[in-house]
Amino acid sequence: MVRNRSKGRPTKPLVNRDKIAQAALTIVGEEGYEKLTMSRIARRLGVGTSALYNHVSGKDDLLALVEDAVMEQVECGPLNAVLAGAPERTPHGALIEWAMSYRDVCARHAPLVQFIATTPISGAPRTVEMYELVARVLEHAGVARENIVPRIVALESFIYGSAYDVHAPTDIFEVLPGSQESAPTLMAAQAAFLPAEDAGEPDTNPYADEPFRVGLAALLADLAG
Amino acid sequence: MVRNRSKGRPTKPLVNRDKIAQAALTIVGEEGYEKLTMSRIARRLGVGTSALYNHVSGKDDLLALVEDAVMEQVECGPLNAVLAGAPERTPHGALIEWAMSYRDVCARHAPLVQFIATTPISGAPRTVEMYELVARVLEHAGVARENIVPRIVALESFIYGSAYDVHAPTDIFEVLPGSQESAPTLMAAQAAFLPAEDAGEPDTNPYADEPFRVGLAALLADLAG
DNA sequence: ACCTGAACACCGTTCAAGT
DNA sequence: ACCTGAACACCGTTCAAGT
Repeated sequence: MVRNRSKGRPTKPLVNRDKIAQAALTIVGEEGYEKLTMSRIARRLGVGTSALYNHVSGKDDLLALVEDAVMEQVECGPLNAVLAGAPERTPHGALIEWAMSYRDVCARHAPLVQFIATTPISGAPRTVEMYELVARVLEHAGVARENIVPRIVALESFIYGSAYDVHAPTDIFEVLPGSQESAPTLMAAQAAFLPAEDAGEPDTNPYADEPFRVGLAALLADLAG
Repeated sequence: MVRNRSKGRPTKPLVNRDKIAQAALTIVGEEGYEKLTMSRIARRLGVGTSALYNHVSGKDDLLALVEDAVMEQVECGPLNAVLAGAPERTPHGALIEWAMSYRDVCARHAPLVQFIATTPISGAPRTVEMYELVARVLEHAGVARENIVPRIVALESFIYGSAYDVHAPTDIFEVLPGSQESAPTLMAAQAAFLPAEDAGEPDTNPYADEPFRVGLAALLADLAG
């Protein structure tokens, strides 16, 4: 911590919440969530670790900042287009595009998912904004008022869980050679599923994308579409 | 770390993987996952922390042990009953009972959910066992072989995400007073949803149970009832 | 093989002291 | 108000030394 700066209060604040959020996002992008520590953020900003506590109450507050920044990456354009009356877009299709984008963002920030799922949205204005859009599209699609919130929660729960699948190892359903005969149906089902899938592009995780598609379709099946 | 025991190798091992798993489960139950540390496990077993590393390769290995123990708590009885041909049970109903039990277990072990979702099942024999049962019930319900694995993944993804909802604060959808007018549709939807719900038992979280019910119904809608 | 005890490289958070 | 720097109470993991 070698700094050639005088010790007391600087004439102009060196840090603010925006800079902290920005530094956090950079660290996450370059080094991953394991490296997202208070001391690393501080080092990147050129201050001592304890300086951060003048702007952030603790790590939970920091994570809320990151959440809000991350939410900006979700593609809400299709939702807006439907609400603007674009004739070639359906609520059904727009919700699917939104959900896929949201899942991809969550997959890139998997360690944040539990935090997002269990923290009130009031601390994250952009999350509120997104849900307002989704609520309006559902209303536009004819979902009864009292069914909108449960529908949103069901959708986001499915999205959160599906985000984990993206980074699951491809051998997630592999069974140990010794105990293969103890799970014959599962093995057969896996064999029947995989050959059909790996004919496609090899970059996507079949255990994530196909289940996400079918689940999403089921959750939106009653919408016109 | 005061122990009145000689220093070298004991004549009989003091620790084994089962005792470690048991101690871990006790700590989780009594003090929560925040307190599940190597040193606390060791203290409960009356050994030094480093002794654990003779039986467990690290914390991930420890968590796999806990996962397997936790899986035993999932109620698979209904699945077995269907496969045994119990006439009054349907695959649809059995899968719903299983899913609810699995969600409840996951909710009690929320910090483990990401680990469960992203770790190969080969390290957790009881998980393999459970999936084999689910696969057989789906087959019995007429799901085509190649659709069984994606269906399982979609179901478990929804279950994982829904587990988080259980412990979400009841004000999760509360919007700050200042920005209420920025989310009018969401607010109206929330108002329309809640009054109908809090008439029921006050113990359950309406933001978790109702969405779980409707989502589950959608994901199983094509199965004979 | 299986334990002890010290050591290492970290965490997040607090707080007096400085301007 | 906003920073520094030391301190505190933790983590998980490693390793020589002991039997």
